[in-house]
Amino acid sequence: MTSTESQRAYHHGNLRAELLEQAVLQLRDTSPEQLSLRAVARALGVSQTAPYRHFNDKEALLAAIATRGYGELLDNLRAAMGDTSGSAAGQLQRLARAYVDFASREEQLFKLMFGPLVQPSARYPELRDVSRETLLLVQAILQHGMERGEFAKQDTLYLANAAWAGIHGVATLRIDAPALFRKHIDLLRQIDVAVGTFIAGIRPPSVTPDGAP
Amino acid sequence: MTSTESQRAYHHGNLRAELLEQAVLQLRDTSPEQLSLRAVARALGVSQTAPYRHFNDKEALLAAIATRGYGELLDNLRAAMGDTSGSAAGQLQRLARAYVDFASREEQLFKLMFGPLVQPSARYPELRDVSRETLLLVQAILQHGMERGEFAKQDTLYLANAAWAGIHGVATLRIDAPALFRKHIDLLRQIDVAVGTFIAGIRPPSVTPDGAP
DNA sequence: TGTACATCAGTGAACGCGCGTTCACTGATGTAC
DNA sequence: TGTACATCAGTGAACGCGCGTTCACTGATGTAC
Repeated sequence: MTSTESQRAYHHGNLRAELLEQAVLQLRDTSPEQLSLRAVARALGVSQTAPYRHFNDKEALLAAIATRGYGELLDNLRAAMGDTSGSAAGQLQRLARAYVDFASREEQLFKLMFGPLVQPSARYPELRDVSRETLLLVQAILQHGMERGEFAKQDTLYLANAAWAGIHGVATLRIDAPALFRKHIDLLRQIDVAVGTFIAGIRPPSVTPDGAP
Repeated sequence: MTSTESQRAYHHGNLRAELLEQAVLQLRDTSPEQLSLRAVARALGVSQTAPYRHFNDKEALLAAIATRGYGELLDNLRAAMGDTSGSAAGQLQRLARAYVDFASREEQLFKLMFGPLVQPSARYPELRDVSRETLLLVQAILQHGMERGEFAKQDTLYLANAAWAGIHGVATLRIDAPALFRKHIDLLRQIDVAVGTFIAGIRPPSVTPDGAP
């Protein structure tokens, strides 16, 4: 009994899930700020107060959406990384592509996740946990690369932040400064340049040690 | 006849400038989305329709603010860079610090400048020009470094974008993911690591050429 | 220097809007016996 | 298998809110002669 159509019954049965789905859908052409509870309910053919059976308030709905968004993002990132047998550099490259790709596909959702509307806090522990994992993923790659001798050993946290910032920056600028960043730019190449430069910057001295003190 | 106090006269004389100033002030604790024309007018002790003598609509005011913001940012960046006699690496380092510093001091203004509310477009040519200069500044530094032999010669545009993305990423994450990015992080050190890694990644082979093809 | 008049830069009342949220309600469902 | 009743998940009317913007207006200023 899949419900492709909007329901007719008084008891809808699946409203919570459909509210989330519809909200994500509306985030395609609406910013998180102007996403309206009423509009979501309307689109589902349900009274405007029905959502309040499932969410305390608008913020709670937004938090649920953001949590879901992080889940999706993490799934994408993990799938892109593959298993740990490959090179760390390749993993980072693929993670970056998946990250930017997600941000491009779901601009507004991405903005919600990293925006001020719902801050991952004690109030939404699930959201906090899942958002933290993004950074951990990047850290893991770097750690992995250091253990393999692929990267020089350095402070993982600061390095992971730097890598993440580079990737996040590409994703954000593409959205927020399209006039400057989208014109004449091949996105994939841009990602590769950014990540490639980063990786080149943390290569160990390796076979050709230079004489620096 | 400086006007430290709000005016009393019917003809205010300086309203346009004061509207901008007050708006920027309100952006200290208000997001651009919820910045209200009425509130700005109220704070200036002026009727809520007075702003319409000076701006066509809210968007025009926001565009003017954003333009002003870019002007400030550029001033800061240029001042930080100093003259062109120093090393390009040092210039980039200082530019990054000034950039992140500006974003930290004026979070909401920064968001407005890079947000979707006012896109630098044909509609606001002045805004478009001044926003373009940010990228040009980064490009100039890289170009300078390449000419000095400090950096390996590469595609300046993609490289400048990568550098800019890294810097912009640090600035944005600090604002947007404070729980992950602000805790236990020394911001200055974080900037230095990010920029330092980038610079290390574009160093020319120099005195110790490796045998790569 | 004085006067007539155009223009500029304010005022204040009013409009319509969509929103989040509350409230008392009611129809449908599940459970105990 | 049937009935009584609690609970769950909806409804629809209504609230107050602040907003952007319009309108006809008016007081102040600048200019021509």
